[in-house]
Amino acid sequence: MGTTAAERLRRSGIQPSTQRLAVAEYVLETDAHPSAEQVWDEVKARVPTISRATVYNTLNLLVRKGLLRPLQLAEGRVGFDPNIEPHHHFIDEATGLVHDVPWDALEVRRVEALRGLEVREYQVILRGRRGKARAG
Amino acid sequence: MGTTAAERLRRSGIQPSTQRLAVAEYVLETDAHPSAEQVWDEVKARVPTISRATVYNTLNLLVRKGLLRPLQLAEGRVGFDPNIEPHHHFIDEATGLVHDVPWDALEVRRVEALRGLEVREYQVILRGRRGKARAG
DNA sequence: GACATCGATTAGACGTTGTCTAGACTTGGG
DNA sequence: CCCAAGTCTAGACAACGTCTAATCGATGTC
Repeated sequence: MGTTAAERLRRSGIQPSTQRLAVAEYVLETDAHPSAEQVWDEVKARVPTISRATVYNTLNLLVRKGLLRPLQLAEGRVGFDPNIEPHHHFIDEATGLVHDVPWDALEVRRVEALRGLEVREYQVILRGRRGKARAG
Repeated sequence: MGTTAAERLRRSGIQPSTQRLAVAEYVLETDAHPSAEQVWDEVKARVPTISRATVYNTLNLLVRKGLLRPLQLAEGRVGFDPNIEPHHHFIDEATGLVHDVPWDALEVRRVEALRGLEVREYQVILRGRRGKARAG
């Protein structure tokens, strides 16, 4: 509901080609923080002839245009996160899956007091296991 | 000052061979958070015939024995951190270098209040630039 | 000291992830 | 229809990391 992927691409100055649309429609909707190879696998189901280069190019383009954030904390490789807003990350050590943690769920104090460091952004990275209780 | 690398290895049940000693003496002393390849380069200066496999094996061994922590946040690849104690990390976006931030310099609140998440450990990752002021 | 055994090391093959390039294909404007 | 600009593909290439077979070395026994 709301904006289609095609519109979002156009609004960011990206030609919505078939291949780019397929990548965007998957990666901008998922909360799986997929790696580039995972994205490739997913998208190949819809556009079987798409090349690896195109997937990588499109992902990097989306990052450059601010529609996607690179995640350098996943277990194996780099992942991508369509959640542009500041938030934290929880890594489930049992599954390796990365979950978003809302910004307001935690409070970090004294960031401004760090001497000699101009902090542009920060986040908390948590590791552990999901319990049986409800979880976001 | 204090314990030699050989002693630390022996105490952890690691045979201090020439190669392992060379790796340990570099990686346990540096604060550069080097990648495995950087370690290889450094160590080759002292033990020119050392193989890549030995460097990787030794680093993984040191991690398994708790003498080293893997860092999955560096710009390019995984790095290694001889600082075993909990602490935070600041990534200088100008240089890509990773700097330690003492645990007590920041305060994170409400970690225990996260529903459905059993947090085993956490850290704050900050990105920005080092200012001209004094810095650790 | 000779020997057997077990662990450590080496060189190189291999797999994965990511980038780059040349050429082919699309698209839109005239 | 033609051209130019942009996009896509296949495959080569590079970096990083693991694995394996063979060699080397240290240790303990006789």
